[in-house]
Amino acid sequence: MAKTIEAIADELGLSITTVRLVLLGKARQYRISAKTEARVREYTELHGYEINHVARSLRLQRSDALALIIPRLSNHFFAQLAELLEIRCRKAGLQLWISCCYDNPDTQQELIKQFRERNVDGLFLVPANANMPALAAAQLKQRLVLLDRDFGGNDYAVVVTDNRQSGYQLAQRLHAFCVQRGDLQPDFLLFAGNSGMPSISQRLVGLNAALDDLGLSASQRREVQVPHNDFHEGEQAMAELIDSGQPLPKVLVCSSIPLFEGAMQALKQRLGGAPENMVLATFDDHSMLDFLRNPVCSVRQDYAFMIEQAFSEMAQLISGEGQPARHIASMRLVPRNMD
DNA sequence: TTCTCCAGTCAGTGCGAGCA
DNA sequence: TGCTCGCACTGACTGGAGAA
Repeated sequence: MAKTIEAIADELGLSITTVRLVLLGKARQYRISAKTEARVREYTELHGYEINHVARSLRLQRSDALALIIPRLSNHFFAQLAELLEIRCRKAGLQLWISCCYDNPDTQQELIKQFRERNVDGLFLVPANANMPALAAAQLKQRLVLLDRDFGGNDYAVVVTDNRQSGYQLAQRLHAFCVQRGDLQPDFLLFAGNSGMPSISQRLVGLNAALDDLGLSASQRREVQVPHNDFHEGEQAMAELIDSGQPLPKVLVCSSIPLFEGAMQALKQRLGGAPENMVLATFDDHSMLDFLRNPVCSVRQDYAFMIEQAFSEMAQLISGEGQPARHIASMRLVPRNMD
């Protein structure tokens, strides 16, 4: 078992302070003799030393740990976000604890409480509903950065994507492609999961605004809403559509990658795959889309921007400098087989 | 017997003080 | 000046003492 500072000091006949200064690399700064420094180093190399983070955070009133609560890791977007944010935190010498709430407000509330009890310095949160930001801010002393979902208000630091604009651009791009290949009256089917979330509702607003501007009639647009953005709901929604005998659309747009994957699974099981001429589209991006033969257009979020802004906001909140700000990342369309 | 209060413990940190 | 030490403090928890 590694020694404590007290044990090292005891056995070397030095004070706790002297040992601590050497271990913190401040021997020169506090004029500890080279001989004493060498003794401490030799001793810890032989017997080991592990800092007690509980005691340290108790005294410093900070834990050098941050927390991130996302809906689920099986969603590629959130998994990617978590990974990059963890790397960014580690680069700054901070530890990031990651938890999933599965969009359950009760679970999210419990996780917020647990992270507060573990004395995290701040929380990155994808809120499960409109009440969560206020609740989390109260528990985490306002050290809160909201990600992906903006329920309004100017009290919190927020980093989101311009979902409305990207929805608009996506619909226009898809329509232009259909017209280009000679399909002048394409019909659209929108699969939307959890449209109560601002990110999803804004995507739908953007998509529908573009379809309005393009003059699509009611018969050219359908919308299927499911409670969540997950694989099974996408699979079930597409299976029901096929089983009901309704015609498949020329253009299928899904509000997230998991929903898209589920829809593709149902098409594969029932029809052997998506019809070759069906134009596919989804929000968020995944490299596996490269392997589809259909025309596919995804919407890639600017991860680098989101991570940097979120981290910078958190650093400001912790240091007590500046006011929380809202940052809006742009999105980029990624067309495949659409030349 | 039950309850409340208070001192001590844990392992660190920051800062002022003391000694040669 | 160079080097080292000691104290106060952090929050949750424990155990002993004394009161009801």
